[in-house]
Amino acid sequence: MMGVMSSDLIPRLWGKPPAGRRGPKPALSLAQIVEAAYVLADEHGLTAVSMARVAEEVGCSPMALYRHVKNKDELLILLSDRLCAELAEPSRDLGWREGLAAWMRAQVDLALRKPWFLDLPLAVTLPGPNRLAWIDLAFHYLRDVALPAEEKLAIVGILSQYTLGEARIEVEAALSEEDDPFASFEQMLVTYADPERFPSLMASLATWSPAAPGERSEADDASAFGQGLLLAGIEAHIERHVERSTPE
Amino acid sequence: MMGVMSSDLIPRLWGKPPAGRRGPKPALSLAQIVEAAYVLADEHGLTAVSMARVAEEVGCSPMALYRHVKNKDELLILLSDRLCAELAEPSRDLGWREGLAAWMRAQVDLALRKPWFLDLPLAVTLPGPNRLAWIDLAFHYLRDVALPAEEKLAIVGILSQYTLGEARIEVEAALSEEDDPFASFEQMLVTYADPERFPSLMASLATWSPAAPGERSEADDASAFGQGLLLAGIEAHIERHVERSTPE
DNA sequence: TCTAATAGCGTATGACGTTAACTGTTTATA
DNA sequence: TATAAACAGTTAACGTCATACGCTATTAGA
Repeated sequence: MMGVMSSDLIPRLWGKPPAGRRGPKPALSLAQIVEAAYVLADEHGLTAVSMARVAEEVGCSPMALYRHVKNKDELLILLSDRLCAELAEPSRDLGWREGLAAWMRAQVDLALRKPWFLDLPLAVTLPGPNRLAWIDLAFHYLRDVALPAEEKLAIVGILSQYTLGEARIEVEAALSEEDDPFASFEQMLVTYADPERFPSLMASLATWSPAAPGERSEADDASAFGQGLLLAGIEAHIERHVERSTPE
Repeated sequence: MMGVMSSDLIPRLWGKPPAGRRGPKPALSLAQIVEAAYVLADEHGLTAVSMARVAEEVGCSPMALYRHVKNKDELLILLSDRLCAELAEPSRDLGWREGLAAWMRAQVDLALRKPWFLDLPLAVTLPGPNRLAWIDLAFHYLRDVALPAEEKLAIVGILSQYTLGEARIEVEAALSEEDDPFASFEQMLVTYADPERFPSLMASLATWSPAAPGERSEADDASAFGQGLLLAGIEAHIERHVERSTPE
């Protein structure tokens, strides 16, 4: 459900020591628990991540987990950040455009490697250390771009969000093994959709000539297409901004 | 979990008659069931949508639902499409740019009105009739734009995806009642983050001067900012395409 | 040493999605 | 008209889930 956050989530995300004095020494560590969850998700999907299973994996009773984590939701948030550690960092010697393209690509690749990534409840706000390091990398690529921090952050957010959608599409395509998602979309349309109900769509599709096999149009690789759109928009914005701040 | 689709999903989405002959006449209809689920989600959130609750709402035993729906997942897909009927359609007399902007805005507004929208498992592929009508509207706005159908579809997909992320941010902001999400982000950073671990981010933030109260920078309304980026990118692409197809 | 805080465990509860076997109803066909 | 197939909905049960509550054992400060 909609994520309600505990006030202790942030310290936990950042691995702050609980600073407790009295009482027995903890046999479990939060890192252990998150790691067990990670292994379970990795091997059997996110559905396998239940409190009981994690507890079994880590060798304790289910309820012991609640000493280290408020909720299952919280565990999943920690798991999300843990997963960000698996992102394959591209070379840092790239211009902002190539850098960000690689940065986006790496996220899609992670989703392809670990499809359960997309099943996670996506916490937009409150990045943990690993996700923040990833954001930092984006800022690294943007280091020579003259934009205020807020705009950079907004850009990173947009790219991230776009990437998530792109990843969804690619993972779904990889799972369904369809050759051409566009063709199957059109197939569904002509079979079920009443042309009078979707006139604009039908009109546009009427002018569509099926590509010869092997021939790929520009939009076929939706990834490159979407990236191009976004990066072009960003570039235009940068230029506009430079013009504005140096008016002669 | 990752959506596996029944082969009967599509007919059900499109309300095809089951064409069964023998047997008693159904007392339940699929539309009834989906409507009950819709009401439940609307009044008590998506967690309230359980097979048992829906059954109770509709006045039958839980298992009866499985005559009309393969899974709960399938019910949620139908529910998603049902929700798309609630989108507030903007005026059709708009150019592609203003039209698409309003089109995106309407989606964010829906998410704000019905926050459980974002809790739905988002089926990227296989739009139902209501969602398809919404896509048709986007194509309507793009009617005078000279792009192939596939590229238009890719654009619509990108905008849709971006909108989803934007909606997430706005809903989260509305729920948390924070004045400035950027400020709280920065707050979290200075409190917990080690500057040496996130050098680029910190460097960029160092140059950031807090806006005076009341003063709004361009990126503060991330919605307008992101939309601007995307639409600028699309415009650039259109111009490039026109140049390419009419080379003199 | 006493005491209070803590770590982990055992038990229990209610809700969940879904399987399987059934009861009754309608209609096509023999 | 009789019969059997196809269908709608029910009942009961299973396994799993997250988690509330109370308990015991352990430790550090007083």
